[in-house]
Amino acid sequence: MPNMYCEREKEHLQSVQRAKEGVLSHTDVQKMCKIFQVLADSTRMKIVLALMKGEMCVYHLAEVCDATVSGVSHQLRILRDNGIVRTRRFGKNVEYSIADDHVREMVDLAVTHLSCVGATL
Amino acid sequence: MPNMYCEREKEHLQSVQRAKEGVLSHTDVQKMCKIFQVLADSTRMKIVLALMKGEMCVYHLAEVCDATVSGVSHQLRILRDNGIVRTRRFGKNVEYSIADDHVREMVDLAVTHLSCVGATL
DNA sequence: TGAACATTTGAACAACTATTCAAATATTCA
DNA sequence: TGAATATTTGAATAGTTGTTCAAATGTTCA
Repeated sequence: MPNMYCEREKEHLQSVQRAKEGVLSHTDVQKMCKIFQVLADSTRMKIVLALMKGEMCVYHLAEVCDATVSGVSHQLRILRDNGIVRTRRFGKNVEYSIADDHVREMVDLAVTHLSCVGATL
Repeated sequence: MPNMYCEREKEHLQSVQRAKEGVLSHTDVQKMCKIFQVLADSTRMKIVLALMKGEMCVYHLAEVCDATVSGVSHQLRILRDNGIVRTRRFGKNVEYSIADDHVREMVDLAVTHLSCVGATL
């Protein structure tokens, strides 16, 4: 059902064709979204920002993020399940750290974006 | 209420201090999250991926994204309100395009991330 | 102006998600 | 082993959000 009335049909068809050629499968798109979804919560973002400064246990993360230990633990599981953070037992504590450098880059880009357009948003 | 029993208290305190020094305000963190939130939906991601190939109207976007025109329009409003896409009237049509290069970079990074670790997630 | 096309909007519903509290599981050490 | 510390888990709830359908708004052109 092509839109026969769209005035820019010809110009669009090129874009449409390129878009359809390079199109990712629906599941691939969902996997991409997952990365953003995981970073789309402020508690999780605070956790990631904190861990970018160094390894920490749940208790200290809760302190930095101004959240409950339980809440932080729940969010850490999501970060862990999605390969964003890594865990390491050290005695009674569990040490959390950033697992993936792409995440650092994305967060840094978001900070840049914020300082560029943040004032106007 | 410092955790007096955490065995790595001293090491953590450095991380905690750095984290607290560079800490963003809660509203700034929320603004950062907003960017990720906007890209965290598969319909919106498909729209952005399509527009990265060229300008298009709502109808063609709906075709490429395999969604309804109304649904795409709703999501375009969110992208527009968050400075991700730009609009331009052209006769009866409204042409949408990517407004912000940071978004391109972030999406590209996510694609890279997907091809690196996507298989294992 | 009115008919046809193109896009947006609003309301309603269903699905998802973050948070909280209480309870369970690990780990260490006396 | 049992007490103390540290973290995780499950269930419940409240808030958010994407989709759908119908109706409204814009735009062009005869």
